[in-house]
Amino acid sequence: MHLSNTEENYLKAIYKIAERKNKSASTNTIAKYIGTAPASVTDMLKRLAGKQMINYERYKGVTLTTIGGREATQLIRRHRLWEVFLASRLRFSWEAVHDIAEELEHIKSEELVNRLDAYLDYPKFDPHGDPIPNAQGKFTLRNQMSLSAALPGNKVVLLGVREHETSFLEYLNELNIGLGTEFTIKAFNNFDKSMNILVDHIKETLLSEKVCQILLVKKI
Amino acid sequence: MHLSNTEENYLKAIYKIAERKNKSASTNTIAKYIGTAPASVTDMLKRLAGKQMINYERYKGVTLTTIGGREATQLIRRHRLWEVFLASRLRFSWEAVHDIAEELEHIKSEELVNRLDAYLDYPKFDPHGDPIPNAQGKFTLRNQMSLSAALPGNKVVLLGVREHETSFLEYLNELNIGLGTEFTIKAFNNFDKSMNILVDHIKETLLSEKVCQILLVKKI
DNA sequence: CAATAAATTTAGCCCAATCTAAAAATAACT
DNA sequence: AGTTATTTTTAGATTGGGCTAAATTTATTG
Repeated sequence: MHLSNTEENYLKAIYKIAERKNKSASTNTIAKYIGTAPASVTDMLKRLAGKQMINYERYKGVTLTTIGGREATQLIRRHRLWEVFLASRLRFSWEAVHDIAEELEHIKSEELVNRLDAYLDYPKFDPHGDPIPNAQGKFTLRNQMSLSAALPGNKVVLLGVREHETSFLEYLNELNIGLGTEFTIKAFNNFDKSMNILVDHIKETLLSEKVCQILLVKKI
Repeated sequence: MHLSNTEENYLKAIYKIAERKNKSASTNTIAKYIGTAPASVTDMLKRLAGKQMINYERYKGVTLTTIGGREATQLIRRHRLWEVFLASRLRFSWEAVHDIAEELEHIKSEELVNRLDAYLDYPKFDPHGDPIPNAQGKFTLRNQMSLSAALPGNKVVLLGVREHETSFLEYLNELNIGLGTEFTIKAFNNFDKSMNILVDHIKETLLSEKVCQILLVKKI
């Protein structure tokens, strides 16, 4: 089944919305995510339903069908593999890879993505710590938690970030925080839920509640 | 100036047509090259003229402007660099790289193409032996001639092919002919302009006039 | 050089993907 | 439960890129 770039982007959006909001994606949510008018979304949903990619019923929100879900997963696979290529081979920084990968992910060649995967040595995580589905669509799971769930005294290592916004990643760069960085939690401030942490056993830093929720860590 | 993928393809077509037929490209020639109806070409030419990419006058054929030529050259640069990546890094065969590079060439990022160029070690020729323009749009020239211009007794090495058709490249594969292959011309057959050649000092082969014209060689 | 052929453009239509404005269905509140 | 607010869909228009058929311009040739 041939899908246009736009159709692929809608499937990815529905996948990601359903992933966090769990289960069904509404017209308005999709419109906000994609950045189009709700009316445009309705049109597209009808088209995608016609292609058996989603289950659509007027006014009810949508879910991905089995094949729609597979398409979305493959798109995420392509996106994240290209991100690894850009970061590890072309030395792009983690805040630069997303936008370019948005274009690269639409290149239509099964062979290409599988050869790229082999060339990169079958990476399991992308430069933001997000898991890369394998050719069968299976994600690698691992133990991780939000930094906000850590307690004073804990030592943790950064595994991933839930936010890919350029300005946010640049902010982390300034704090010398990247994947693999180790933290020691010094104190938790109850009034605003911020945390005092020691970055790489050197620099003391204050992280807001919002930032703590975005950072994904593992105890060490 | 933003150009759509389609607009870029028209500029490349005009560039390539003008390159061989020298100077001006006609509506019909472009239509045949792109594979669309002449009426569609006329529409597009008006659009490209509006963007200052071509010099267009009704019924007169078109030429690229300075900026149009630069766009076309950059597109060729991107195409050929991706071909090198696909062949040298992902081990795609020379007949497979063209179609995938047709998609990759439209990824819009100056930074990407320049980093790719550096990563590949600034290659000067693509897997078919075509020259790759540098960031300034300059092509590397080299002494080469059509195999049909070689004379009996000459020893030559294959530098490039003028035809990228998959079936043609597969035909060369069967004959064990690739870039770098050495030939000795044994005989020239005047009645049909075919040639008897010795491939890699081992296998005697007959090449038709058409094939000889496509192969680009250098005396050794 | 007039008639015919070939190339090119115009006119009018279609589809994908978007929009705004208005209508209809669902949800929320007093 | 009835009214209001929100969400979603319909209706109608637009733009890019394409089509066919007809008209027009340029080229060819007897």
